[in-house]
Amino acid sequence: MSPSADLLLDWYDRHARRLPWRVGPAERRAGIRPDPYRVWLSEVMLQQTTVTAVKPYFEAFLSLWPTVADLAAAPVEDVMKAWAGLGYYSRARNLKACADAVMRDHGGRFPGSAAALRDLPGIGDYTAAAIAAIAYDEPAAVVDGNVERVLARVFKVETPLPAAKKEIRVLQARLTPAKRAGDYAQAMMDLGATICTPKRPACSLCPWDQSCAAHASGVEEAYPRRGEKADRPERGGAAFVAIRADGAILMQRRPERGLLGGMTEVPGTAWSPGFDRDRILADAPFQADWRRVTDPVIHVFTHFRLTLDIWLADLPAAHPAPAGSWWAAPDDVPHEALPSVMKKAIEAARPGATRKRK
DNA sequence: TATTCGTGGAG
DNA sequence: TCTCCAAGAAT
Repeated sequence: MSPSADLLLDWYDRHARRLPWRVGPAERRAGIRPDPYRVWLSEVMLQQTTVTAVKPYFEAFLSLWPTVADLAAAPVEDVMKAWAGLGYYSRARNLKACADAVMRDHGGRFPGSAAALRDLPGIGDYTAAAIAAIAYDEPAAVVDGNVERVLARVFKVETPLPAAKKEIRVLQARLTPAKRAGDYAQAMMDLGATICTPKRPACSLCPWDQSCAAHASGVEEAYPRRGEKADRPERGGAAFVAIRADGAILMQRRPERGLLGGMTEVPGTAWSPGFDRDRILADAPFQADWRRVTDPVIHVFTHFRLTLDIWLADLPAAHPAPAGSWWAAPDDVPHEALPSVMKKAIEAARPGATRKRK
């Protein structure tokens, strides 16, 4: 028996997750349409990011910038600050660029088709299809990690990812219903997130259990096939936390492109594979009584593991900031665009410095 | 097609 | 402690 969209939609009507950015199946039947701005904002935040992590950021962004016009009017620095901690920071820059483009090229309204959405910054194949399906009920083939996993299992796709993507897109296009395309897309994601999970899928609760080839053979977890993952190399570096007598901390901005692009950091060395822990004081931003914090900060990025030595110096209140850097006052530190690794570095030198207090 | 992009939680 | 990985996009 082949999987049917109707069976999945019936399941979704009963088990849809309630999410802050979602218009549920009952509301949709009542004619309520989601705001494309909210759909877009949530979809970009959800790229490679868990629902749990996204929720507070989604609420904060909506509170700061209720409409795409509000977001377009904001300085990109404010957007980076609000995004700090969520990761993949080019998303924040593209988010702002996309809002600008919507205002400038589309009269303040998001384009009404997946094809047109696809041309906007930060919107790829998946996000374009997801917005078109969810916001406009366009029967676009939505293929994300959930869909890949579900369909690879249902059809026992032997091609390993990511090569199997094309094949899976064809399957998804064939399955996507002409009506309720938005509910269908969200149903697939709920199925993948709550039933057809990577480990120990709850097949007994699955609406497609009778049509799943992997389940029939009891080999669900063997799909989707994947190529072998690259190992994570080690890199080392040093960060210099300069603290002025009034508690201010010296900061600078990272280059726009590349890792943590455009985010705030404390001065430091490059992060390199052959880092020499004991010959780095020449890289300090200025001469001072630098002393090394006992334990380095360990931080794991997607493609390498970083061991970061933390060096600390106390400076007189009058100490000038080197060109391109600034002193962040204690009350401002928690509001800087600090990525998590930098929060860890500062916390290692001065516990509590990055926590918001009143 | 293969890399480069974060982060934190689960098992 | 370690591995995996979560609604991918850009280059």
